[in-house]
Amino acid sequence: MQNLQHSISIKLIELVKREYSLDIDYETAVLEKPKKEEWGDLASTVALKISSKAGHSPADIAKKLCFLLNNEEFTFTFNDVVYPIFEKIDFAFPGFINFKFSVPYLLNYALELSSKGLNVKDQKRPNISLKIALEHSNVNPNKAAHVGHLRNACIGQFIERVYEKMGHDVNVQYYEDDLGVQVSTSLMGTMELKDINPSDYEKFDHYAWDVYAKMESLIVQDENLQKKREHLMQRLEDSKDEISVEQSKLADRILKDQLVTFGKLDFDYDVIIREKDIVSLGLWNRAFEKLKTNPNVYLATSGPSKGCWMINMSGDKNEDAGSLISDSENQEEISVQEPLGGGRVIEEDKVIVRSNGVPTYTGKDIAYHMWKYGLLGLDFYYRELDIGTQKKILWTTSSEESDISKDVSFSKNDYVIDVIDVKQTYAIDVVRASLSYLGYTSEAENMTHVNYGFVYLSPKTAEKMGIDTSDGKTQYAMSGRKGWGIKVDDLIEMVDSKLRAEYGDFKNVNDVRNGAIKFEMLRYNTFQDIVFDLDAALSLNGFSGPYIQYTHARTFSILEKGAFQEIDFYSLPTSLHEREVAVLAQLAKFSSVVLEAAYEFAPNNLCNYLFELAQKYNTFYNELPILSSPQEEKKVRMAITESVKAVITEGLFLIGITAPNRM
RNA sequence: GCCCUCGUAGCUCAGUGGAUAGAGCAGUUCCCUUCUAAGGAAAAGGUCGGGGGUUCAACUCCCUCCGAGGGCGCCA
Repeated sequence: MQNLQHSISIKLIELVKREYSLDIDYETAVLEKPKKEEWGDLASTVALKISSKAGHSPADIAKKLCFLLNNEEFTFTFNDVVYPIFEKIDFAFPGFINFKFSVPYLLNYALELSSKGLNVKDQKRPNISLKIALEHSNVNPNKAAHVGHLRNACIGQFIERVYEKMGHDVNVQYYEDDLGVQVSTSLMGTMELKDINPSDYEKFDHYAWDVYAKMESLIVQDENLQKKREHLMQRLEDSKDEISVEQSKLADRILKDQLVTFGKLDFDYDVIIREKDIVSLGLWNRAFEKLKTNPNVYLATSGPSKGCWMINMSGDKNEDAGSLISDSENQEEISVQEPLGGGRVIEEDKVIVRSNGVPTYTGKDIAYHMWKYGLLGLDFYYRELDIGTQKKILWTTSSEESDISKDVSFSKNDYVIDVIDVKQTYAIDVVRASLSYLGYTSEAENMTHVNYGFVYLSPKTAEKMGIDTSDGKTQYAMSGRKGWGIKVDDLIEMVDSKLRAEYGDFKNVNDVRNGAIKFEMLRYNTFQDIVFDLDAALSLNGFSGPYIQYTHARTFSILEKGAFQEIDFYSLPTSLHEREVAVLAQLAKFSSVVLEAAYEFAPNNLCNYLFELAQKYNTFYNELPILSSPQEEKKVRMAITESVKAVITEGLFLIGITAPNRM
């Protein structure tokens, strides 16, 4: 499919050059999908684009190019017989060139999809298998996952699966932020709040959810508690400190429960990266040594950030960026410099080390990213973490030398993808800027921030969660600190009970529930904020996962009743019913949709595609008999059914959803 | 103050310079003695926030105004 489109574009460039002596770029000749299927399967607007330069009307050019294209041999071979690829290539006013696939081509394509599966190659990096570090989920180990985290995980899993499909080696990293303010608050809460008890909760992470919100509300209004927390936070940095050991146990317990939740929804991870290990194994120090000597990193000697190590983010980049000054005896002199440009507004710059000497999250994130690319010359120790929640082997970083594993490493990646919400764009930019300051420009470029939009609650849903909605806002932000949000476990519970209420207790309820939840998370434009409404999320009809799953179950049921038979291409009817053609044409788009969704990090494109496919199949199904139709028609209809089943199964898999045979 | 995103049918959203702007939900009317009705069909629903501009062609690009949300923490 991709190769075909490519060769047509090349041919168009050639013809335009020959007929009109014009050199056009590839972009001008690239084919698009016509808006309406009756116009064709592919279209070119090249005539419209070149008409003024060529000095002819678009219609004349289109007519001429059509004539020439019709004289070209666009064919494929099946069982040693040559067939035309196109049924027709014609022009349409004001100057479109429309290509319509032939029946044999469409059927052959559909048959290949069901027999061989989807075949997509990464055309941007042909024949290269990249090692990709994909960071997603990253729930802080101090609370249960909520629907915001869920959107993150769903997008992450799509990227994992689609990039694996394109032939890359993706390792999924779950970053555990087990240092800093949030976990300190939670640790204090478990020690001080005697009225909240784990035994009152089904899951420990739910207990932690309440503890965190309660403790935060107390700290906000009490300076002594704030000081206490800061002291605690400093002690956590030393992994040998008994309080730090205690905190690690707490984080482990919460992490385990989070993984149980994600396990229910079939999310898999390769490694848990613990922030604490970044510090205790010296990764942070190694990174800081490099940063300190860089002209864009400085110790603030005045202003509100006095005593902090800052990184230049004001746009006024220092020219010496990239020169690595190592082992310099003058290190102190170089590093303790005045902010660049004298009167620059240093408030725009980013603190990477607090005045008390504790690095910020962003600081450690720089070290983490340098490690991802193998730029620190250091690696973690790893040990297996088997808690029975996933299919892949799960590793966790470790500081214990006894956990050294020679066989496994998640460092030295070629490419880095971070699924992190849009609000953290600035922090990610700091990491990227740091890499380029240090001279790692290609690493900075190979780092992609998939910045998905925030998940808000609709007023109705917010009210249900006990949030005060008297201010009449159109959306309400979830907040761990305030304890506002819909926990993933609770959402699962709600969808399960709705399914059971409507359809009884059936075998594949987990598949359908996951389909409903994941599809809901992925059906919107990734970069846009979504306003989550419980009633809409619980919908099992229309543009939803279960609708597509249901269509799949329907194909299974038909295939079960009538055996699939070889199609004799010689005896194919010259034209098929329009409902059959509509399904076949939709099937033919599969690989290009998948590729586009992958490059744009846009799983919603795939959601739309699968929904349309299911719609077209259902229309076909309702209008035409399959099992009771005459022999030759039956063969074609069974082949279509077989192919739809294969494409739905594979397409749903890419968005993390299973396709049960019965519903 | 500086920067970013959004505004399309009653609601939730597609539509990445091209042809008559499309779905789902809600509401109306039909279709199960026939392959899974979690389905299908039909009708209805629009000043693409307002105003300028660029272009053969603008929902799409640029400017401006109005409205909504977000970022610029020694939070992450």
